[in-house]
Amino acid sequence: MELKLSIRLNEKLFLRDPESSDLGRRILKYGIELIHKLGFEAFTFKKLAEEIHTTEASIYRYFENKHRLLLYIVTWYWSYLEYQVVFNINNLLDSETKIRRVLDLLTHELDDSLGTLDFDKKALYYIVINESNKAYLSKDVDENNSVHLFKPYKDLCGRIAALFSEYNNQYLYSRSLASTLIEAAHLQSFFAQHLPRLTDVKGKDDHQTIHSFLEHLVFSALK
Amino acid sequence: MELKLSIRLNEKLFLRDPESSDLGRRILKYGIELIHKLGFEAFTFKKLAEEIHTTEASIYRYFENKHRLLLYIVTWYWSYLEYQVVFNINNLLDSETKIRRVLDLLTHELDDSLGTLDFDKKALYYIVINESNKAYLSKDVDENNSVHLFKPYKDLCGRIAALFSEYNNQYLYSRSLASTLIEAAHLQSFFAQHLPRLTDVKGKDDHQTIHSFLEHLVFSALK
DNA sequence: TCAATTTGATAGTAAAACTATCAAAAAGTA
DNA sequence: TACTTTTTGATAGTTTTACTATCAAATTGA
Repeated sequence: MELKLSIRLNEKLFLRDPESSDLGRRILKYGIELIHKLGFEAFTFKKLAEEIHTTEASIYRYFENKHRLLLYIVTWYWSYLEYQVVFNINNLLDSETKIRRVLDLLTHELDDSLGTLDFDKKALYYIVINESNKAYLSKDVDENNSVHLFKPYKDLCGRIAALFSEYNNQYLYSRSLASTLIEAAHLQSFFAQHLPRLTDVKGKDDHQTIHSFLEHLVFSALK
Repeated sequence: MELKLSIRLNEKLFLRDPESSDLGRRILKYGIELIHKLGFEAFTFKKLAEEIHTTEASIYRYFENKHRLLLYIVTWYWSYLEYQVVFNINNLLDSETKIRRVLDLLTHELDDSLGTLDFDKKALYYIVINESNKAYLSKDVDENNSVHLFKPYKDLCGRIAALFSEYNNQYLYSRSLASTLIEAAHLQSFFAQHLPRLTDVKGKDDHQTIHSFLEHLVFSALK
């Protein structure tokens, strides 16, 4: 079985749908690689244009600016992750098992067993860890929010929060716990790699410790 | 009793010590206000220069670039917060009480009862919440780290982690819990203000709910 | 009061972040 | 196939950002 998964994102994210053309898809694919390589601050449309043998102007036809491209990429990630959550907990009966499954998903890079992802998963995971906060920590968060650009993130968070409430419907902070969990999963990985004194995780690939830490945190809080 | 508190920061943070001159202090004071007002991305040295009736070139004599200025500001905050932690838990005997005291400090804007702060505390708190992540989420994190620019953050985190270990020396994730806690305190406040579906906190001034959430989280994990 | 340091004023450069125009190429349609 | 629309490439241009350099004036400091 070979599936090509396509996620339809909010049209406000782009000027022209990047999934609709070859150039658009190259912008996404090599945009991910180049942001990974240079970091978001040093990344420019001009450099990307050179990389994919097109022009700056052509890229601007797809995305208003590089911040929108970043938002597109992380939004795609959130949407895909929500899909993975739904798929992975489907048919599971026990709340605890479901939560553990979600923790697996949060602490590992994307699995594409469900379809073909034609871009670098490691690079995407790097972007989520290193740059995703910048997608909402900006002055235009309210404006972006008003046109629903963060809906996928909220949906993901809402779904995880719902699992917490299912596990313990007395717990008062399901949403806060869900968002804290998502962010902590990424941040602990970043700290392990760059600022090790801020964490007990032992290296960037120590998914196990992150998982154990978060698992203990969540189930302690919910019990 | 009137004290003027001065915190000596790593010299690599600046080209010329901003605490050593009137112009330097104005750069800090109005820099904080302007970053608060415009957001870090839209903030420039040119705009700051106009604001304080000096020139761009003069500001560049103090700070290599605006990123360094941001790093200076948040580093100052971390240092001051660590000082507040030490001061506030001094003479307390009970670990649990100490931890609660730290939670108070983390969820409220700075208290200057111990000295005079000649800048806008609310603006500084805004910067910490909205921009502080950008101080380390950058490509030069390793380079900055190698010259100890994040030491104050690590020290703060280490001190909080030590309290956790003191409370329960069997707990395996004191450092991770400490960094998660610091970040969550800020992020929950941001979400309450801008993306309310991501939190159970009810508004930007709902320090009480953030406190309760974190308190429950920490003591559940440590018990 | 002389010397050293700091600041202001001005000017300039390179790159980033766009926008505009028009012809060539490609795609869609009849 | 031929024609029409859409997309892309090539080029050029503007404004802003992020700096650096120079030199005289002002301030400070011994």
